[in-house]
Parts: sequence; C-alpha cells; structure tokens
Amino acid sequence: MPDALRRFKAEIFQALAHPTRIAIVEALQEGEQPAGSLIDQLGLEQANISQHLAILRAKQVVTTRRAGNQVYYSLRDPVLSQVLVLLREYFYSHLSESVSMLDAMRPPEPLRK
Amino acid sequence: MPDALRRFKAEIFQALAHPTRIAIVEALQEGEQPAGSLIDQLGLEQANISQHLAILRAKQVVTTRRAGNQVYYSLRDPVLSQVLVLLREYFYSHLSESVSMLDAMRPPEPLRK
DNA sequence: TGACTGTATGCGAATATCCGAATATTCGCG
DNA sequence: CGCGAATATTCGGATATTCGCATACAGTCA
Repeated sequence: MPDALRRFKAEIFQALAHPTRIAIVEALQEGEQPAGSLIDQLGLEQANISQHLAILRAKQVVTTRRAGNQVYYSLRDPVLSQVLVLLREYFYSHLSESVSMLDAMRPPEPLRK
Repeated sequence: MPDALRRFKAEIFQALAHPTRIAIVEALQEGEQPAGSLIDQLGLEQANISQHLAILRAKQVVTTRRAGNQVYYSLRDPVLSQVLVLLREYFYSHLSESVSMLDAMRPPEPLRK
C-alpha cells in the first residue's frame, strides 16, 4: 500500500522538477491567472508553457476554469505552496553549500563558447 | 536571483522524483542507517540503490559518515521529511482523484505480459 | 461564415534518466 | 601483502524529458 503513496509522491515531485513549472506554481500562489498572463510573466514560448501546464494538469497540481476565450489556471491545493516555502527556508539555511551545488551541477551555460 | 532559487528547488524535486529515492528518504526518517541496511529493507539490487544514493548525495539530500567498512547515511535536514508529510496529507485529502491519477498515468505493469 | 485571439497538440531531435551486469574501490583483518 | 565484505563507478541500451516549430482547436466578434 505505501508503494502507491510513494509512486504518488514521486509523480508530484516530478511534476515540480523543472524551473519553469516552479515559476508557474509560484506565479499562481498569488491567485488564479489566465495562461496568457503566465506567458507574459515568464517570457517563454507559448507552446512551451502550454506543455508545462499540460504536465501540471496531468499531475493535478493545477486546475483550470474556462472563461470565454481564456483558460484560468490555479493551484489545486495550497499545501503545494507550503512545500515551496519550506524549500526556500531550506535553501537559505544551507545557502553556501546550495549555491556550490548549483554551480557544480549544471555548468550553467558557458559565458561564451 | 530567484532564478537560482527555482533551479535549486527543481534540483531537489528532481532528486526526490523517484519511488526508490522516496523510500530511501522515508527509511532515513527513522535515523541514520548503513547502506547495506537500506539494501536489505528495500530489496533491490545493491548497485541500483547505490546509484540512487549517489543522486541523493549529489543533491545533498543526504549526508554520509564512514565507520570502518560501512557508510552510514542520514537526512541532511528534517525539513525534507516535513515535505513528505505534507504530501501524504495532500494525497489523502484528494484520495480518490489521486488514485485515479496513478492508474491513468502508469498502466502499472500489466499483471502478466 | 471568416478573421482573429488564446490555448493546446503533434512531431523530431537533442539530451537525460533508469536499470542490470560487470568492474572498481575502500576498509579491516590475518 | 592478499582476501573478503561493504559500497561505488562505469557502460550500454531502453525509455523518458525538453524544446522549437508547425499546426490544430475553441471561442468571440463582425
């Protein structure tokens, strides 16, 4: 039985395991927003954001509401917000190691090839 | 600046985005354990667990302590534990949809090929 | 209907993840 | 040193993610 729970948690983590999707969730913390507004804020390709939204939808992290032309997105449960808050504290409480981890991890695009 | 934070969170989520790694973290909630003990509990290949442990180490989710022959693993910060607790509540509070999501998502290996 | 805005989906290529099998490494002991 | 136990790393192939581009779909308004 707890195996299903573990798979479930893994799915949720996977849904959140991308900077763009985290940005989306953060933006939705302020309240529901139409997709277009998210696209503006994040400044990425419309199709790309829509794909990430599809993932969040599939994992039921967000819910949608259609209003005429637009689709409003919102977080399904504020608990997900809390998770992000916890991780922010975690990040700052281990700031130095955390940063070095990020550095080490993704040679984050060479300044110039 | 918050971009680094988002990348950091994504890395952590990614680290946790696998049932085996969740099982490891759950096991470590009870306290530190040597790798061999984890292998016994989870009943998976030694190499496989070691690979997952390497990932958790790289993302600094766990820390290690060497004692002679063995390597003891422990959670670096209990906040990660709390995250799992929050998700458990989340899971149960949306139980029916959650289960159907799991079903829908991964036809979880057909009973017989 | 047709044109237009907003959103979603399909496809292909580059990259990353996962697992098993084989091989290394490290430590303690005789 | 050389062996055995505990743990780590490497490699290869199958599968999954991510992205850009092109296209499809839905709703509104004239």
